[in-house]
Amino acid sequence: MNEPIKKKETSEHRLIAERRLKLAKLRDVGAFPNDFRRDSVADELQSAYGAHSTEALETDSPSVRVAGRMMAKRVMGKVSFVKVQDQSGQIQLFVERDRVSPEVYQSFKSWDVGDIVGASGTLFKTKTEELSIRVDELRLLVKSLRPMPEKWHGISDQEFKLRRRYVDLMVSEDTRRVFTKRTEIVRFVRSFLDALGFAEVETPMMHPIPGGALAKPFLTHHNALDIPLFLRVAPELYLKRLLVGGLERVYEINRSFRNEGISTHHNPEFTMLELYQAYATHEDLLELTQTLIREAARLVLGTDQVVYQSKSFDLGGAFEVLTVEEGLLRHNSELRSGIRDIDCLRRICEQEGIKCKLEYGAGKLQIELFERTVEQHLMGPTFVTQFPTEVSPLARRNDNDPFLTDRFELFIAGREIANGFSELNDPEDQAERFREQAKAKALGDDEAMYFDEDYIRALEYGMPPAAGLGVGIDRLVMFLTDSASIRDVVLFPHLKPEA
RNA sequence: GGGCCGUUAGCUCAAUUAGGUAGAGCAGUGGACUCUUAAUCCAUUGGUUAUAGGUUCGAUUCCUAUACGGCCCA
Repeated sequence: MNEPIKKKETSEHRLIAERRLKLAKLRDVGAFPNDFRRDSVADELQSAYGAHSTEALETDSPSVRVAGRMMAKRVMGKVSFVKVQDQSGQIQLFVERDRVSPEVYQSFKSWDVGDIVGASGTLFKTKTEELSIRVDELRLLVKSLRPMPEKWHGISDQEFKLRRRYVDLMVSEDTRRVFTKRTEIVRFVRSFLDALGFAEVETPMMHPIPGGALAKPFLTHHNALDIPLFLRVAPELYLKRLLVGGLERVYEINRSFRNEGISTHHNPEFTMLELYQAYATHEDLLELTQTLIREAARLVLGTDQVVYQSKSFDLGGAFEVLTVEEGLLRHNSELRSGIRDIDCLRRICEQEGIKCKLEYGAGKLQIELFERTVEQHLMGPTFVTQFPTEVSPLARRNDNDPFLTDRFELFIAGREIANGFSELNDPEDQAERFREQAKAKALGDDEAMYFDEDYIRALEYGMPPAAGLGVGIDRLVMFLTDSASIRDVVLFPHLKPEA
């Protein structure tokens, strides 16, 4: 109680204090009641009765009970108009002093925008033909102590929206729409995969050995066992253990964690779909990915013509397919002399200002150069295929060309959305690849993988030939909701602590 | 990590080429009003101008540093 109060809090205190006083008076009669029951929500009333004529409603005069937050309050003297908002939408209350009783009306006049109320009455239409409730009973259910944002302009401060998402959701239809769509997209992905016979599973988020992606993990500690644990960077290695166990079609939609920077398309925790299908190849999953994304767009937007950040994208036709080396040649003509030649690659990389470590092989150099010179041009949906083995330690080698793996990534608007490949199920090749990774880690690459002995042991029991796919759900939602930043599609994105 | 921009009342924004005691709308408070739609009308409260320094007779304004956010680049 003796803590120093911040200046912001002090100046705000005046407005809150007024409301606290109002709340104190309410406490005598019960301040936070939970005995009001509603039988209707705003949106359903609007669609059921919005088109009824004034006369039809007059003979019918349906009686309804609603509850929600007061978003507008217009007192005209002995009659008032109130906009009540529930999760579905808004409906207007018409409050007459002599109908609800002068005592209730007097009290109502002291309520604030932002308070949560319950009302019952009969439906009718006002002079301006707006569907409204002629209120018989009006109750204050929750006293709000903090003032709402300005009603016309809303919140413009981006930081405020993110730090107080609950307020953003109250006042911003756009924000609500984005997260409603996110829910629809995730629901669609589940039903799409369920219909194909995939089983949704949950695998550990805390890993004794992090694996499944080239990324820096978060480290935590288990007290009772006194062991370090890593937050997972990907569920991949556990899902493939399930293939070994005989679960032939599995998927997981949940969080992974990467201890890297925060930007408009990186949040330290993010949602990924990963799925694995036995007796399938990367080509099967390329088809599946294309269908999944096209159908998601059709469901959520009602069209396969998507506009993202003022650019048009056609998801209706077959997506473009381009190999890594084709892409490199398209944007680096000097590579013709030696696209797998280390010296040639290194020279061009350095011209591009890429820092090349001594241990980088041709594959790693190719990908560095690809990221720098090609990715930004991949606007329309494009599958990039044939990734170097060096940067794909979990993917199956191409049968004709061991330099390459049977792998693809999907790029839309210059950003990676999905990543899939035929799975490496040769335990000896996998062990060798882990050894390469461990070597890189020893040389200081903190994104390199660990050697996971249990995973090798699992493969030694025999994993069926299979293909796997990962889809960045946040990035997919960004694309389908025309959101510029990942922060716009994550309810509570990570920010630096408040000053 | 580097560059640029922003931070003024609870919220949205002003503050005049070049420094002169910070204003408005909404919200709040008091009053009028029985069909409003950002209701209207009258009156009114509310500020350590992000933080810490510096220059100056005087700083929201100029300079430096810090914090948080945004955009671009790596």
